[in-house]
Amino acid sequence: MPTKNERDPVMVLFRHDLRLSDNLALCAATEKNRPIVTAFILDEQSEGVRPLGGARRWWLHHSLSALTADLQKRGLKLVLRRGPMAETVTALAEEAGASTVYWNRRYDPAEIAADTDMKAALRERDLETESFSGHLLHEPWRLKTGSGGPYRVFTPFWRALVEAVHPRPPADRPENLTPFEGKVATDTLEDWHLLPTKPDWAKGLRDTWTPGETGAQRRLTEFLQGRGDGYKARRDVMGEAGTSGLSPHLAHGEITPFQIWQALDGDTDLAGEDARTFRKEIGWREFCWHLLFHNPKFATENFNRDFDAFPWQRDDKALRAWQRGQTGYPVVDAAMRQLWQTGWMHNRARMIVASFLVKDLGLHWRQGEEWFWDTLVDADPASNPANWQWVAGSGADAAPFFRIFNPVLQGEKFDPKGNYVRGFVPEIEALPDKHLHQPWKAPAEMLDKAGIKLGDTYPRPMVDHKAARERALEAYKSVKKAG
DNA sequence: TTTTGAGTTGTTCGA
DNA sequence: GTCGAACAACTCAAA
Repeated sequence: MPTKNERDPVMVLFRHDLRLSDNLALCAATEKNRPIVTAFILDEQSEGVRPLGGARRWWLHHSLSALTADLQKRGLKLVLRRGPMAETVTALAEEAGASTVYWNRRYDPAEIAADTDMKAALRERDLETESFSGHLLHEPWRLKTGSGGPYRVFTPFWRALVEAVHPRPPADRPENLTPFEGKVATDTLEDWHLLPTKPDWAKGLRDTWTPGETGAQRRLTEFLQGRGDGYKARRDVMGEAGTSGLSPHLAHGEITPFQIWQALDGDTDLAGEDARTFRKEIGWREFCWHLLFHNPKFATENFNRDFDAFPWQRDDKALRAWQRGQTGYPVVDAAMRQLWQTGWMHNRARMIVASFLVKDLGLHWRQGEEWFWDTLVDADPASNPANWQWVAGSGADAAPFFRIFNPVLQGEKFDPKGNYVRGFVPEIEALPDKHLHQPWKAPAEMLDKAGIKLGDTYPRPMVDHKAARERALEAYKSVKKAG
């Protein structure tokens, strides 16, 4: 049993909280007035933990690099370790002689289990531990319906949350951190090979994003001062920067919902309905985490078990056409290419391509969920499955099955000037607006003039939407009967 | 326990 | 071009 000493270092873990401000674990460590060991643990080995997708690995590399620099300015080193959470942290604590370990809580079921193990292992060795909030406005186990169960419908969930919870004010960035002067081994970021090499597909990501706390704060400020005006309507226009773009920063904990909440209370361009709508989006994130907490297999199993009988198709060629943005439906292709190029997709576009995969192509929502998991910089274990299931109809509070997005109508409605399609599908940019969303209906001479050869320079539609819609409705009927 | 009101984001058809 | 109704009943949450 180690002897505790007043000067034993305090260890602070970083995981999905790559920030210094509103970091309660770091604040608590500072208050101890003892040397601080900061460590990031990459755990892809604890049971059930889902390895990060490629886009998030890219982001993680740069976010860790930013965090390392921020800590360095305050004299602290970030120790990098890789391995199962409990064993890795226990070993590091011992090497550093730490008698206290603090962390901010995680909410993925497998990560909760890993952290529970870690806590037990540390306490067994007589270390002091404490965990803190930060990732979510509310603890998913706390909010219950009148009859004691978890909420399954968003609106009552949100009402209860808004009424019940006054989010705490965010904590300031701690000053005067006492660095740990001892020596412990650390991996280097390069050791982890988080960046793509062969090929390097990250150029579009580099051009689009600034991972790290500074980038997150800048994005929030820009959004609240100018870009956020008219949010409620503008957020649906795919060719405009009408959304906050905060999702990857939130996913990595470079900013907290508490900080966003407080910023919305201040002087911003987001007023009235705009502000309420944006807060609601934060609420959806909370709701998804709440659902995942109560349904640990949300990412792989139908929330509504009736859908276990659904006759999903298997068609790898069709899946690949969807992934590559070669479906022949311009708005779908623009969206899939935006995802591939920038690691992100506009919210409305996500619904359109999801509806297309699940309903027009009849492929399982899990195949879409997996692709998004790998390609999205904001891939989130709660929101990703919840929203895929929502579109598929198997999820909580799901869209009725007869809501099948028409990719042409959606394009005309939410990309009326064609900025979005032209930005990502340049081979048809010369088409006039009227035919941009359905090139196959354009007269031959117009296609000629625009330099388009259907089936050659741009694909013909891979399915006929009307017929596909009928097939989807039939398939859903068969589930209904079975259920 | 029973009842009642309501439920993110849509599309198509026919007047 | 625009508008309202139908789509198909179902489950949840709260009174």
